[in-house]
Amino acid sequence: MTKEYDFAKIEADVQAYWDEAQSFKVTEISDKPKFYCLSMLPYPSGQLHMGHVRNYTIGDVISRYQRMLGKNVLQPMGWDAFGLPAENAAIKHKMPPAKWTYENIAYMKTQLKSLGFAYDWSRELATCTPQYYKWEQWFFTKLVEKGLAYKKMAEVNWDPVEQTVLANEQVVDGRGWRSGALVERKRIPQWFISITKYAEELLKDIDGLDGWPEAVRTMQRNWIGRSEGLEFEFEVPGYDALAVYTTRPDTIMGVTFVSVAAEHPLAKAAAENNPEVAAFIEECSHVKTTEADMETMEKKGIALGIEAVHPISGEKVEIWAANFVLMGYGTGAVMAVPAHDIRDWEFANKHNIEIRPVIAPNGEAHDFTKAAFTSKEGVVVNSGEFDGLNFEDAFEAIVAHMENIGKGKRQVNYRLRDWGVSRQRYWGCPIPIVYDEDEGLHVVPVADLPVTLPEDVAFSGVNSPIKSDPNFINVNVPGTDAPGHRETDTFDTFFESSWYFARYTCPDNDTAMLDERANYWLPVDQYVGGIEHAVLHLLYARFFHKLMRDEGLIDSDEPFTKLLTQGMVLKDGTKMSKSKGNTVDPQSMIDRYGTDTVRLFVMFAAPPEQSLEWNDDAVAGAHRFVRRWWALVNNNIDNLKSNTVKLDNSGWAKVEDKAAKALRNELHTLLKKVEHDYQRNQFNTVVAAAMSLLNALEKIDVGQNAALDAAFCEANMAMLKMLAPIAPHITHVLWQALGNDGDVIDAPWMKLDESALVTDTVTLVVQVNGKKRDAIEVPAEASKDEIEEIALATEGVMRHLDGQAPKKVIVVPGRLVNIVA
RNA sequence: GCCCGGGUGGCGAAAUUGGUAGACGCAAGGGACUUAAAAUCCCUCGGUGGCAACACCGUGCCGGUUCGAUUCCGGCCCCGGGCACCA
Repeated sequence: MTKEYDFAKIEADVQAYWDEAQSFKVTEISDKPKFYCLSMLPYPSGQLHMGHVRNYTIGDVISRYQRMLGKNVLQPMGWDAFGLPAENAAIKHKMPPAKWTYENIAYMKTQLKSLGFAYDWSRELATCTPQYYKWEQWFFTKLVEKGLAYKKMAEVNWDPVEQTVLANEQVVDGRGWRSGALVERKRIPQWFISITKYAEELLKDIDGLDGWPEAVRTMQRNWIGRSEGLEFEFEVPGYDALAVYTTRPDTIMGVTFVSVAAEHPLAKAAAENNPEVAAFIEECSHVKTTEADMETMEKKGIALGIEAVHPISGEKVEIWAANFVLMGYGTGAVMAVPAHDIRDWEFANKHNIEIRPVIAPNGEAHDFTKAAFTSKEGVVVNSGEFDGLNFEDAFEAIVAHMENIGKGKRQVNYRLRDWGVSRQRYWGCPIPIVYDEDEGLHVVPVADLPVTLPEDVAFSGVNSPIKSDPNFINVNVPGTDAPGHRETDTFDTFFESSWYFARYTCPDNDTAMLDERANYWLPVDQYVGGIEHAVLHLLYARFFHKLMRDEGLIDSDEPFTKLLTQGMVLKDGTKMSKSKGNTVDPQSMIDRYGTDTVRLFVMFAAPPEQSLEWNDDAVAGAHRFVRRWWALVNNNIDNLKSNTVKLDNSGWAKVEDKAAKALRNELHTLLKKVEHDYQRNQFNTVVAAAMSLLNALEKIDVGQNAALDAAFCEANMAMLKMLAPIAPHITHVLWQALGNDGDVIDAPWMKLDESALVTDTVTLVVQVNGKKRDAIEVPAEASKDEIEEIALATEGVMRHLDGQAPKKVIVVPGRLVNIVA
């Protein structure tokens, strides 16, 4: 051990040691309980940013802590390597996306290694390799065979100048990113996965995810968007019956018109002999579809000149086409009840349609000329046999009635749409489908997988190279000599990230997607990543997990038992980002202060889920702490190494030395706190506790008495253990320097000595009417009466009681005395 | 509009979930060492009044429950995030 704290050498040496000893390689053969800790894999963009550093440090701290608790810990790392940025970079740097991607992976891997993360690198995977995506392709063919993947027409962004499809990210202000041309909506056939068939289970199982942040669970519930209602039909003389969906069947007798989406078949039918309707439909098709525009869009509509027959009253009501009705939700048509729906009310007012109240408010009377009454707190009126019912009863009665007369049925709807997975981009996993000459589709059999994406391509950024590559496209229809052609679309990159957590358990298997090792490790015990993945990635991964379960590949129902969403890294109050120019390069910080200091600061500055304000001065402060710690051990190295009084927790009971007892009391009080904080992932206060302990240890007069030296030694060892997960390099070196056996990564977590928490005397706060007036030191075993007596005699109490007898005295043992005057 | 989070010193934050508000750190001020600087170490540090002992105020605002409220309840005000013509 050197006098000087040479972090660069220490960290390089320790990392080399871990590499050599394969310290973090794990197998499934173990008598310890397993713990699978996973951080969201990075996109290989070129270099790590502070967000990565924070994310991966949190995961690493949890992993190392769990290992010290005696778990068989798997912590893998890999690369989410397909995606659009590689295509952009390829154009800019004039190199194939594959080359750019692999170079980035190589560099970023050295960065991750320099941060000392305890990864099992033998399980590293990159999603752009055929070894990985082969199984994704195979799994897709299974979904096709089960009818869970299907093809249908869907809209894409079309650049009319470049004659190419654009990803959403390539559309800037409604224009193509390169051409600047106004983007058109175009319908082409695309692949979808039936996530809606799993909507109910995905929703229900959220209830069981009690290791997840409430915010994420709520977002997923909202995204799935379940609603219960009635689907029923209006007869439309001269046309097919018109199906509508409503969540308010109790208001059915208040229907005074029906509205349909502009794309609805009935609107199109009406347009054939009504030029005004045709013009309206045309107008709607040009309206911008961004959410911001939708919000402010004026509610417009036109009467179709067609009437519908109310299924209960038989009354005729007009059918309107309206721009606020969505073809994609429910049936694309709604019953309109202006009295009890805000949009319908506005629309009715504008077009002079009757507003017919059928719910009477429970409270004060409602003025229907001013607004709709949308609350469910009321009773049904003007509705014949249903009058007098409350919401629930009316809902049930009317649904039952409609089912009895055969005109409707109870219906559950979801906001969730099936997952469109086709991308017309190059840098992605090829969809393993071959079309015959009649465009009949055939899945590629497993023997012919993977369908390999050519990597050595000339890439201009306009069209995907494989779309014009005869070597890729031309192939026989599987199992025949008949000519066919390949699907040239690739998968959405969310496809790869939806199952990587499972593949880490058996990345070397080249005969199956997963094997029995998956059931050993899954589900992931702790998942760590950004809140921005709260819905899409985390929902798709949950969905995929259930699909894999139903394919018999794994047993569990959910992939991630606990989820930690780390906060953003801020600088000057806003998110660190290249565009704002306020980034701090992790590498420069590591070079200047060392990895341990960077990790320590990142853990100390804020709790993991909160945003973290970067502060260069505070990093220097963390570094000061590390240096002081190094100096303390260094200055007392001989005493610490030669300390012969090795007492376990039970042996300490006999020690009488006051200073030793005081130090142990402080140490074990801190240990209790540290343990609690590690368990709830509050690492900032773990570091704070370690800083307090260092402050205390620096005041100890070492070498004066054996008992105190032993306590000092105990505290130093405890300090190494409590910070080993956070600052793994310095603790590794100091652990060895103090003559301990083995590595600190495998040192068992320290045992709390409850007896050290007990003191002979306790300090109690003395309050008068809840305000602190004095403090007393009493024997720990003092009775309430004794405490009361001592408290009443204190100067502070006498002064405030002013000779009066107290009305009441509350004694909280070990805490305080409150005297009510 | 609806749904989640949050509002505590000059700043990042603590408070073992109803019991001493501000631990730990940063910044700032003062001092020691030094020819000097850096580094290091020591002291002060929520506000107001006071030489001081001490007193009053103080966890977004207003009210309530309680011996006691940053913590629980009711009503507001801000900030961050998510969703949103979803019938």
